[in-house]
Amino acid sequence: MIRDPRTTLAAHGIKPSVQRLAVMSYLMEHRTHPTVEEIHNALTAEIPTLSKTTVYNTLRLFVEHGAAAQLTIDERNACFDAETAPHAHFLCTRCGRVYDVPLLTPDLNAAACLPDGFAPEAAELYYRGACKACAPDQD
Amino acid sequence: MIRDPRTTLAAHGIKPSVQRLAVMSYLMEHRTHPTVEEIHNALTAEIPTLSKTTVYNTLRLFVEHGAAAQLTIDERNACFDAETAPHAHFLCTRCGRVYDVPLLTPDLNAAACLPDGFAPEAAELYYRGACKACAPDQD
DNA sequence: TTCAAATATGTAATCATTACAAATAATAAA
DNA sequence: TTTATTATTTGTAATGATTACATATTTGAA
Repeated sequence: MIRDPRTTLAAHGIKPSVQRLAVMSYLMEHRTHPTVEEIHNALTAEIPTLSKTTVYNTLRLFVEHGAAAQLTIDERNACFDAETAPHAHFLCTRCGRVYDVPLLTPDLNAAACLPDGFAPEAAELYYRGACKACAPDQD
Repeated sequence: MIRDPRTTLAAHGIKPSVQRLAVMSYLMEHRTHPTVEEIHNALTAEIPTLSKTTVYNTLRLFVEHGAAAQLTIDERNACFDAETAPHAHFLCTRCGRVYDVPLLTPDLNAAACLPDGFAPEAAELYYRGACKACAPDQD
């Protein structure tokens, strides 16, 4: 299991740079599925000149190389995940947080009856609702 | 099984209007998961004064009342589906079409291990890849 | 008819994302 | 080292979907 940002970039054929390492580090240390805005805000402390365009470009590069996944669960902003092993996501429509959810069957391609000739390259399972912190107490 | 737009609106507690009936009719007759733009373009033929804002408002109303589902599979535009029974979707990243895909197990809540206290209200399963028309021929 | 509420319209804002050109940094050759 | 070349980053300006909001129109009841 690869753990450090530099090795992760190398494993996906991405040349390192200060900015790329910072974005990958942030993604690996904050499993909160951050948006571009959140990543940019957080990293300007350590890289004051970091531009938002660079964050966009860097994340696009990561996604193209399979080093990160882009989630469309939040209709307003794209959010990003450095964990590329299969898992589902839960968006709390109250607080806006996105949670990881383990899949019972990791192969999502087996969950539906894909027509002949269709070649899926990625699959995402999204839930929306109230998280534990926001749900009305049931007990 | 409800088939006509007027009954569908009524079943979801939505008062009918010329515009609402037109949008619902369009959604029911065109299972292509159209965007706001596509719906508006198509309906201006029959309702020349139809404003795009009305299409937005109407679709929001439908979604809030459960009469339609909003898909976030396409990161650029929201698209809409009048079929609210459980099924998955496939976005062809080549041609942009969104296809319906039958689920093998209709209950998507059983596909993942949702943490205790989490209350899902909706679930979506999305595939991305090449559709049959766009996939490189395998034979 | 008249009035009040609901619905629709059009324009102007908002805001995430992308395009693009200039600046900077990294790399390799001399 | 210098120099030249390429890759990367930056900032600003466009783009385009969506929303806000004020006005107009329609609907339905009295």
